[in-house]
Amino acid sequence: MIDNESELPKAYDAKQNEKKWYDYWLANGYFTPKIDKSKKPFVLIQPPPNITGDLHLGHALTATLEDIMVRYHRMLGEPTLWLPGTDHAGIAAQVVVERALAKEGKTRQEIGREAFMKRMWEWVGNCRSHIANQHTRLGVSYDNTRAAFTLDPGPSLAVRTTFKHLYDKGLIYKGERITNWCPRCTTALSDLEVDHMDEKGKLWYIRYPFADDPSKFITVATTRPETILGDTGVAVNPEDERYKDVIGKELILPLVGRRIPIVADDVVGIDFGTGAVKTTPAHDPNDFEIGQRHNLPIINIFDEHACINENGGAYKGLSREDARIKIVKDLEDQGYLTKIEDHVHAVGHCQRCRTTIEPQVSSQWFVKIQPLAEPAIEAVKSGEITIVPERFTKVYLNWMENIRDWCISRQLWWGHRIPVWYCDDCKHMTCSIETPTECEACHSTHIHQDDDVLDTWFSSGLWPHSTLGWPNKTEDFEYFYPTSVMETAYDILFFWVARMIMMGIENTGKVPFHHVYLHGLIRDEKGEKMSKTKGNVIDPLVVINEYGADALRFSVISGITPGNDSKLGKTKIEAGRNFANKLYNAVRFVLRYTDENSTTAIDSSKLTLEDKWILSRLNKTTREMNQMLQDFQFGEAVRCIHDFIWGEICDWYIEIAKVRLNSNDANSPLPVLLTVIEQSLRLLHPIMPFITEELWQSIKKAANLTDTPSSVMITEYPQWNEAWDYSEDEEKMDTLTEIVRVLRNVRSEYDVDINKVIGATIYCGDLASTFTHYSKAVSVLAKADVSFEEKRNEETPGQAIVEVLPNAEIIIPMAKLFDLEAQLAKLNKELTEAVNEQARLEKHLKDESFLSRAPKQVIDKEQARLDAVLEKQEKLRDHIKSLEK
RNA sequence: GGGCGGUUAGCUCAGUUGGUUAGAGCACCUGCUUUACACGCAGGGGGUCAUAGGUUCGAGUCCUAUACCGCCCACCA
Repeated sequence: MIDNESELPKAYDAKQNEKKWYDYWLANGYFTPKIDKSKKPFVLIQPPPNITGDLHLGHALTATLEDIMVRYHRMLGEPTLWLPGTDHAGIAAQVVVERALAKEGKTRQEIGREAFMKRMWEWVGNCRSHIANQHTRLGVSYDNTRAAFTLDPGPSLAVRTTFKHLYDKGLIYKGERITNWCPRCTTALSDLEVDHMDEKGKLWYIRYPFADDPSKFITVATTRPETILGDTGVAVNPEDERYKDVIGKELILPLVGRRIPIVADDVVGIDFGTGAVKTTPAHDPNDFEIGQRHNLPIINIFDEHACINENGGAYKGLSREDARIKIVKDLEDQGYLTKIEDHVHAVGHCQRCRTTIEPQVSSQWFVKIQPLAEPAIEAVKSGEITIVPERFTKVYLNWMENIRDWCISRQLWWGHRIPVWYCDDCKHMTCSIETPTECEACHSTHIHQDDDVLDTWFSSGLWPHSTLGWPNKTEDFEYFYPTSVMETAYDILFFWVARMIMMGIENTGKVPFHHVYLHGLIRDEKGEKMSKTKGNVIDPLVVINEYGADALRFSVISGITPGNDSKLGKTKIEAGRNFANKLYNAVRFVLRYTDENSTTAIDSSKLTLEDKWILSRLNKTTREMNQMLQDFQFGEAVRCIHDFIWGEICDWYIEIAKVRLNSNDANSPLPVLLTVIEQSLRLLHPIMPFITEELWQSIKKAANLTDTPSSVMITEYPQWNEAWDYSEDEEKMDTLTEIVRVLRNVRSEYDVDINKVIGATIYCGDLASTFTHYSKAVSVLAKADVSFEEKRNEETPGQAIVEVLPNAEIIIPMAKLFDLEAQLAKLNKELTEAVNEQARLEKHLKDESFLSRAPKQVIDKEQARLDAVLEKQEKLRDHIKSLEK
C-alpha cells in the first residue's frame, strides 16, 4: 500500500504487490460464495483447461473475461460462484505422456497399463498445480475449494450414472460401424475430432475386367488405389446409360483375382470420374453405406497402424503409403492402369496428431444422439438459452438439426473406463454404476471390463452438473444449478457447448446455463494462429512478469468483440502497462495532498463547475460500465473506463484542481477528487484487479474511509446516482475546455514562445460570471491571460485573432501579427462554410418529409444548429468588418 | 456444395435498436526534461467507412448483387 507519496517511485511496479493481494483475497475467503437462498446466485463454471501443459493466451483471455464477469457480479452483491477445474483430456494428455516415454525409449505397451497410469497421474499432479499457479498469477477470483478434475470421484460417478442411464434407455449401443481411425493414436475418433484439409492428390484410372469376358472391362477412378485389396464391388448409378446393361455382372479384381459384383446405387455421380466407383466397404464411409445396401462383404485390409494385414496377401506388412506405390506400379506393369490425373480432395487428419485418418470398420460404442438433440434445440429456439454473439445460434441449430450418432469409445488407456463388463462364460454384457463382481445374467464371477475408455468430451458434457454434485442432490447442486453463463471459445461450440446442453437437460431436466458467451481466438500480430511449432506463442507468464497481470488483462480484452478473433502484440500490452502507470501516478499525485482530515464527503452546496462536471461524467461512465458489463461488451467497457480516467480525470479535472490545491483554496477539490478516484477504482476493478486494490487501499487509508469494506473487490459496484446528474454544467464545462483548446492551438500555430503569456478577451454572455473564476485555471492550462466579458461593447482590435465558438467569442490581440490578410482569409472561409451550412440546414428544415417523419429531437437539433450557425455568421461578419478597418 | 464472418485513418481495431460533423491505441509531424506521470504533456496531419445498386426525409449502420481475405459445416470415389 502506498503510504507516503514522496517515497514512491515514479513508475508503477506491477510485480511488487500482486502476490500479496492475491493471498490477501484468498485468506479472507472472498472467492468462496455464501449460500443465501433469498438471493439469486451468479454462477460460472470454468471451462476446464486440458492437463496437457502450460496455459496459453487463449486461457488468459478466458480467465480474464470470466474474472471480469465474476468480480462484477460479486460487487453487485450476488452470491457468486466461479468453479474451476481441469480436464483429463483423453488422447491429448495421453499423447503428451507417451512422448515423454518415447524420449526414454519406452512405449506404454512396454511398461503396461498399470505403470502407464501411474505416470499419467504423476503428470496430472504436476500439471494441475502448474495451471493453478498460472491462473493465480492472472488474478482469477475462482473458488478453488470447489476445484474439480474430470477423473475425480464425483465427476466419475456422474459419468457412470449417465452411461448406465442412456444404456438402459437404449440411447447407448455397441455396433460394428465404420469410424475414423487414427493409426498413430490407435483409436477411433468422433467426426468432430477429424480435421479435413484439401490435399493435392491423384486420380488413378484402373481397368477391372469382366469375369465372363476378360477382354472387356470397366474403368474405375480412385484416389486410393491401395484399397483395391479390400474391394468387394463396383458401384454405378442406376440411371447411367453406359452401365445399365452390366449391372449384376461380375468383375475380376486386378492383382487380387476376387470376383466382385457390379451394383447400382444412387449416390454414385454420373459426372465424376468414369461413373464407376470401386467399393471398399471396410475403408470408406460411402462405400460402407453402399456395401450395407447391397450386402457386399467387408474386408478389412489394414491393421491398427494402417499397415496391410493378412487380407492383403503379398502386400502384407506394407504401410499405406508403400502399399500405394507398389500397387500402382503393379497395376501399371500388368496393364490395368490407364490414366493418372491430378486431383485435389479433402483428407481427414487426426485433430491431435495430424496423422491421416484411416476409415475402419470396428466395434465401437455410440450415443444415439438425436433424441437428446431435440430438447437442446428447443432450449435455444425458445430463448431459454441465449448465445452471444447471436449469429452462432444458427450455427448451433444447423449442426444440431443434422446431428449424427456420436462414437464415444476410444482405444486408449487414459480416461473413464466404459462401465460395461463381459461375462467370460455366457458372454452377457453387464452395464453398472458400481463395479460388479458377477455377471448379472448367469452370476458367473468370470467377468472382465470393457478395455475402452470414453471420449473425453463425454465427461465434459456433464461438467456443469457433475461439478456441483449431481447425481447427488447436494446443497451446491440445488442452489447453484442451472448456472448463469457459459463462457468459452467459439471453436468448441459443438464439442462441448452443444453436448452440455443435451446432457444437462437429459440428466437434470434443466438447461445447464442461460447464456453462452463465445469469445474469439487470439492470433499473433500478423493474424496467424499461435502455435509452438511456429514459435509465435506469447506465454502469459512472461508477459505478467514483464508488464504485470493487469496490463495483460487489459491487452487481451481491449478492442475485442464477441466471437471475433483478435490480434495481440507488444503495443497492446504496452498500452495496458501505460494505463496502469497513468492511474498509479494520478493517485500518487492525489495522495500528496491528503492528510488526517481528508475525506470523500462532498458538500454539494460548495461544488464548483468542474466538480459538477467530473461527478456528472463519473455518473454517466458508471451507467455505461454497468450497461456494457451486463451486455458482455468487454472491449467497449475497458475503452470507456480508460477514456474517463485518462481523458477526463487526468487531462482535465486534475489539471484544473491543481489551481485550488496549490493555492490552498478553502473550498478544496480533494473530496471530489478522492470520490471520483475511489469510484473509478471500483469501476475498473473487475478488469484490472491488482492495481485497483493496491490504489484503493491507499485511497481508503488516505481518505479515512473506515466504514468501507476491507477490499475493493467486495465494495458495491457503483450505480447511477440521480444527484450527480449535472448535464447543464457539463455543457458549460465543455465550452471552457474548448476555450482552452483554442488558446493552446493559437499558441502552437503562431509559434508563441513557450514562456510568453498571451492575452485574450472572451465574450461569453451569461457564462462570464462563472468563467471569471477560471481565469487562473485558464492561465495555467493555456498560458493565457484572459478576461471574460458578457458582451462585446467595443470593436475588434485591428490586429487580433478571432475565434467564434457556439457560446463564446475569443479575441486574441496580436501586437506582432503580420498577416492580417491570412486572418481575414481564415474568417472569410469560416463564413463561407457557415453560409453553406445555413443553406443546407434551411433546406433540410423546409423538407416536408423530414419534418413529418423525423423525431422531434432530431428536428430540434437541426433547428438549434441553424440558430447557432446564423449567430456565428453575424459575429464573423462583425469581426471581419472591424478587422478590415 | 451450403453457411458465417471480415473489408472503416499508415497499422491494429471500436462504432448494438439508421439521426446528418465516424472514434481509440500505435505509428507519423511540431513543440515541451512544465515538481503526478517521457510508461508523459500540448498541438497537428491523415478516412468519398471494399465496389455497384436499392430502401429511407436521413445509411458506416438495413436490403440485393460483386470482388478479395478468413473460418465452419458437408459421404462425391
